[in-house]
Amino acid sequence: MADSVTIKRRVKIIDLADALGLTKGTVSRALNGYSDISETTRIRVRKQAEKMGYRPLAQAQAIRTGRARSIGLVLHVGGHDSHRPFLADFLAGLSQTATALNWSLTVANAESEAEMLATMGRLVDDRKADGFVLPRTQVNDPRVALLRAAEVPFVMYGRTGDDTGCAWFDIAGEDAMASAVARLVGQGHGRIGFVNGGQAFNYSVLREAGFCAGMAAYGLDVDPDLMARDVLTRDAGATVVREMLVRPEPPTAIVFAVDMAALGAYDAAAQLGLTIGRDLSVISYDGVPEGAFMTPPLTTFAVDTRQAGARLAALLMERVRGTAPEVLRETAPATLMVRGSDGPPRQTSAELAQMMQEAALSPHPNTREES
Amino acid sequence: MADSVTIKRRVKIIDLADALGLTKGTVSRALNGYSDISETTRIRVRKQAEKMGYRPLAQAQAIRTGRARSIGLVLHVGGHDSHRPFLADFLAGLSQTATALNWSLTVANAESEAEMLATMGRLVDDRKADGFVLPRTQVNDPRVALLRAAEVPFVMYGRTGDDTGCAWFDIAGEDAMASAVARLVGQGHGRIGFVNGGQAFNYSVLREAGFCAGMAAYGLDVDPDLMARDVLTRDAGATVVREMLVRPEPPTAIVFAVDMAALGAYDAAAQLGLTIGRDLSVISYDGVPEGAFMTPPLTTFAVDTRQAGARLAALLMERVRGTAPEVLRETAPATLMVRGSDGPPRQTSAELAQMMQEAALSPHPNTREES
DNA sequence: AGTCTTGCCGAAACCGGTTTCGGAGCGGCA
DNA sequence: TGCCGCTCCGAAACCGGTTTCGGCAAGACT
Repeated sequence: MADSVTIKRRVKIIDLADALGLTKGTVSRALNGYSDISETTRIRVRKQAEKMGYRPLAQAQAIRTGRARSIGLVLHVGGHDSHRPFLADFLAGLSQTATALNWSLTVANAESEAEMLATMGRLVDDRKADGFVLPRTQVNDPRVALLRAAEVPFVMYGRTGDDTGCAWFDIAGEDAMASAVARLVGQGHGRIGFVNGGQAFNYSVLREAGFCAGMAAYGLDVDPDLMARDVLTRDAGATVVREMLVRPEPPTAIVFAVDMAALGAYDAAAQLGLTIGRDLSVISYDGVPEGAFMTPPLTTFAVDTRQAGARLAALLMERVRGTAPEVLRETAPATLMVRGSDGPPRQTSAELAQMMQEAALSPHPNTREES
Repeated sequence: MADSVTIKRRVKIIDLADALGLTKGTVSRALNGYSDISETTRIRVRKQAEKMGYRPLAQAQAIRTGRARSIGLVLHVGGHDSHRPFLADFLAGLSQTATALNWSLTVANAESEAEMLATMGRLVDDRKADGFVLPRTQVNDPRVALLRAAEVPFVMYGRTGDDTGCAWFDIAGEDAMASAVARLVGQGHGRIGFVNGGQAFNYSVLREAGFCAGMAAYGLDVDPDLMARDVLTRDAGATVVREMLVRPEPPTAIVFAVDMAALGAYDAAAQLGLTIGRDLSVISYDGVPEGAFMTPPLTTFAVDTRQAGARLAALLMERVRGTAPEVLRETAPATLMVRGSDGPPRQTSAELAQMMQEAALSPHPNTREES
């Protein structure tokens, strides 16, 4: 009773074998699905293992099998940090399903891309990772090339340019963008802008395609003047929106590929004396927590990052087990958080242009001070 | 050349032994500092190991020694999430120094406190972690009790109520709070409020003590009316600041223990028609990125989270190696980011009270709409 | 009835290290 | 010269599993 904590000794395979009157070799084969074990024995072994709470020591297995039952994740901290707020959820998802199957999650970091590849190499050399989850997939991802060449299993969070031999999980951002357009059109918008994220990342390609598809579905053509790219920060978003709004035919609505950029729309609107959700509708994507605190709160497509982590872990384990990458591909939809930043346009694009012109003559007092 | 990637076979201890004309047992003892190896041989072995790039396979060592050269981190995602923005940096710090010494970082997650303890138990049972880094130290931390009882090495990020047998790294938040007071007094403030974070966490105790010490150093007494606790969100911060400002003797400056709460001060100030940095000075603590984007930008004590992770990893490895916890205790200072949210008071507390009273009769139009 | 499969399991080698044990070689001492 | 003790290393067991190999018994086939 009192010392129940210290006494709990690990039950090892030999204990199991003794209890069953078998040899450890037989028990091992029974547990690992070898065909030279009778079904009767296999079941008997399984039950006893369950009963005695036997969990094979991953380390010991690893030295013979080469597989450590561990999923690897290498973070790139030096670079863009847009996914940081979701990291905890992502890790939780990964680790949760990994743990459930008695796998573990090993994380490392790298400053540069070259270092990342080296780090991944070391992890698999040292058998600390059987495969990798690759977040933030790029259009042309060097990690993919390396891992493919080295025949190390991996699963991408996001699709990439050349999918061959790749397993992935992704959120259907393109669908989200298309339905954002549909929603805006339904509200009566006709001039709709699009602010995209980093073009190096594959999600941008998809979201832009989705936006264009959505526009095409309603016979609207996309005006290059109302299209921006590589906008990743709040400040950059503000700048780009300001530029769009002072054009001859300003948009009454803007779709953003990235929430952080969408936050900038609030700054630009305030500066120009416009009200978000009335004068300018905004629909965005990501579901960052800050969006809910804006006035009005940001309408955005939220991503279940934890779920993504969970699925990625499951897919990677399958991949390591040998399942073909082609069947390990999934997408999940983003869910629209209907909030206050979109609605029927208070005025047409022409009226908005008129308003902007008048304001240009007598600037609105609420101008944000630049340092 | 072309196949240099695939050819790189791990050099194992037997390769080393063969090259040296020794047995693997001898080589192992030489490398691990056994006393029955001549100094000559030891050096010869070390050099050859270096030359051949020998790295022992942690897994193989673990099955005999019981130590896997892995540091464990269990995240509690269900609970408060104030440390999320820093998670990436924290992980980077941990993993970086771990990697440098050929250790690895294993992370897991838990929904509840009970599950966390169970998870840690499993990790050490399965030899996937030799010890743990404990973030978000509580005043009375159940993890400490468990790990102490189970004799599992651990290092806390933050101090705790009962330090005996504990190793820790911490930021000297108490010093930061004290010097915040000193700075404000130097600017001419006399009525200074304090908004603290979660009382369950030990940092709150320390920061409050630091604030009080700072006040005492200038002969100022702390008014319970200007003191709030358990304020962790922006909304809660706004509420609490509003309450303080409508008191008969409102503060001209407020020190915050947590940035997220300090952001609420901006909302409250806007609502009451006050200007942060002029009517109300604010100094806070954490260094969250959002602070830099406020108007005026938030003056705050920034924490080098990455450095914290790095030191914690180093301390834990020492601890696992057997070093006494008493000598594994470090603090580092937070660094003040001087920005725009503090300065000499535009008016006295009495004048401010007067202003509030007048405003109460004719509310400022800039009132934030509540949903 | 004799041989050939086939199913099923035990025995032993193996993975890459660590640790224990024993003994060879050498100098010191009586 | 003989014994003792010390230094230093080889041999072998060990850690907790997996995998190969070989053989026994029962049923299938001529």
